[in-house]
Amino acid sequence: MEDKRITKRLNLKGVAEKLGVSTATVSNAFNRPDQLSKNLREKILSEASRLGYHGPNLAARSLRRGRSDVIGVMLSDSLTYSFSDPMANQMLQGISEVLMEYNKQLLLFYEGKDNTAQSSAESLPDGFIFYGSSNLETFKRIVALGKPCVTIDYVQDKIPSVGIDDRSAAKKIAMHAISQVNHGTVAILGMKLVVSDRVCRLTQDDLDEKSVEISRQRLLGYFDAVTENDLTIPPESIWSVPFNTEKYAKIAAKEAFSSSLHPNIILCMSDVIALAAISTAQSMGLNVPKDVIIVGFDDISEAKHASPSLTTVCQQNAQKGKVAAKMLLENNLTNCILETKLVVRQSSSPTN
Amino acid sequence: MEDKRITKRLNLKGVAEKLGVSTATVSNAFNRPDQLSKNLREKILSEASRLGYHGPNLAARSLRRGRSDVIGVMLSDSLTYSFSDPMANQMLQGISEVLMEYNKQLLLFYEGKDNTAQSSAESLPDGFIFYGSSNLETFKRIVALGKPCVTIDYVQDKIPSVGIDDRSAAKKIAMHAISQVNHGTVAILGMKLVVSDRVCRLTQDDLDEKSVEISRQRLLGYFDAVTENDLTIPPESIWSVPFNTEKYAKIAAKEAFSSSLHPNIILCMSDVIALAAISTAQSMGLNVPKDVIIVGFDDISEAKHASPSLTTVCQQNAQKGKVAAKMLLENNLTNCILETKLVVRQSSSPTN
DNA sequence: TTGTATGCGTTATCAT
DNA sequence: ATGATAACGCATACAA
Repeated sequence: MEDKRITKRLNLKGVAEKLGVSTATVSNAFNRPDQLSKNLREKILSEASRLGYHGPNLAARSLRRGRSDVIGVMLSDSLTYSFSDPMANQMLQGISEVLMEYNKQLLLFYEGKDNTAQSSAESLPDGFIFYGSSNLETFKRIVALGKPCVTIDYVQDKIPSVGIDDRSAAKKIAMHAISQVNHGTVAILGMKLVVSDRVCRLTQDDLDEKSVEISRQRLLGYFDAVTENDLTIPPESIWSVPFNTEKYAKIAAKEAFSSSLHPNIILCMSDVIALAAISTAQSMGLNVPKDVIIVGFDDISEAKHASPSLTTVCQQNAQKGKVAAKMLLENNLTNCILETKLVVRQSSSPTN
Repeated sequence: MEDKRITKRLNLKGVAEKLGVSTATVSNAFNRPDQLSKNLREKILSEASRLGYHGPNLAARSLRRGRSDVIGVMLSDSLTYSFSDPMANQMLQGISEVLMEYNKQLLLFYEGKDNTAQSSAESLPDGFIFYGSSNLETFKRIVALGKPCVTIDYVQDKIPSVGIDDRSAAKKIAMHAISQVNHGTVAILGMKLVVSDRVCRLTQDDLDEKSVEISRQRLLGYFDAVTENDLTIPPESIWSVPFNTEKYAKIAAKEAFSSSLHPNIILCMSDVIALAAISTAQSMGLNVPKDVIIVGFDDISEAKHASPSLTTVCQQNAQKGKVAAKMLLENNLTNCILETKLVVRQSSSPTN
């Protein structure tokens, strides 16, 4: 019978008691301004705030309303990796811009060892945005919740998605690169082309694999350009970088430059990879772009500042997040393909 | 009397009914493995999952338990800005690494026009991490909730904080810069030194202002070094950049280089500012470091790749987030000052 | 080991 | 305009 909690946290009921009104009235003050006089409402709000009550408890409120005003974003890798990835950051910028506008909160989810641990939290958000290729099990589990979902850079049947035309963008930049030299010997530094945690070259079997992953689309785009120029790329000229980081990219780049292929065109599936390739080339005594042309994909901010500056494909990454969030919040669930732009800079201009 | 929801979402009770056990047993299967046989538990978990029930509803569970396993992170600016800031990202990397380990979820808060809109959500997290100088009202409101709080790069009485010794780090790099030239004429490109949304120079009054903001500490550190070298910096040689972005930094840098001061040492309070200053100097025909030495603060990844590479202060930013999160989750609330390191690169080495 | 009952804080319905 | 009350889904004390 003792009072366990000396100071029990103030709740809506407590506020109602202290102000001598009913709980319904306080609730209405917060949620339905039209249900009470303006005077009373303002008095309640200011008094409540003075008492230290700043709004209904989220857990209770969303339990009751079946809505939390929280949006979940599922990042396709660990949070730690995602925050280090410029692309993910730009995308999150776009999402958050819209969420701020709509007064929604952002709950971040991630792929982890134990993906059941967070499944409890999956019940909270009113909707989800998936960024990148998610774990299929997790993806299905969340979609099965029946809440609105949008994917970014990840295509799944019946789920609205936001992305770019990776194949044609890849073709575009490859065409440009090939046009810059007389005799092109092409190598590709791709991203996550095969399932492995290590840098590795592809084999013929890998090429035959069908997949809708964006990396595959980019690969097809490169092939389109190569074929159109009567060139070929054997699988040994294609590297798969497991993570979009400088470290892994350098390993791949070093292998490419040390190989007997002597490529003079390196098509990279990300700017991070391309920048690492430039730096690797330079440290091996190669001149970019005179000895080797290197192009990227994404147009991250470093691309412009690098030396030589990087030729790449500009994709409106923040816009992706913005569009996805808007689709979710305005319940306008449809597919959206954003435009890309070829940005020619020094790394592909040997004649200057 | 009609059935409004054709398919009511499955809940714990529903699972219990379908499996022919009590709700308590299902609950125990998820929360207290020791309360039932291993066999039964596994059967319940797998059956539940098969039925599409993947864990207790977060709202209901945290309402009941008074705990959500969600950690709130308050970013000192808009989310959009924070995600564009390399420092904030590194810090978030550190936080998320620990949260993943402890199976916690991350709910992001931000300073916005209407900071009451998210106050409802503030009731959910079990604890908060504040990054950077928060709005004092919001800060106090959250602290008043009585939940564990930790600040990063923000010092407030009685709240445990994680940071660096900004003053001595600033002094260290300033001493180095000054030692590199014969006759130093110093200009400072500071960050948020005064309350303004525009780039502006300081006045004597601004200098007299006391403040614990980290920018002020860095300023004091610069002064320490200047004084020790029998130099002076008039307030007109100090610029305040309102946001840590290239755009604003370039405006300030241009003013600094165009002024009659002709500074040959530029002390920048961030790498973003310093890199913008380098690029501005170069576009104005100045050679860095021969004509002017430029140093930064932070050691973001671009610092190493810039040309010339940037001399700066390396602060373990991810570590800050890691430490703060650990303090929160291990309930080990204390203060922590992390080490910094001077990183000398080309931008301050005119003799090479 | 399992089942029953209560309340967590809120909101919406309904009556006043 | 306001007040009483049931229900949201769950976890725990307690009884069996």
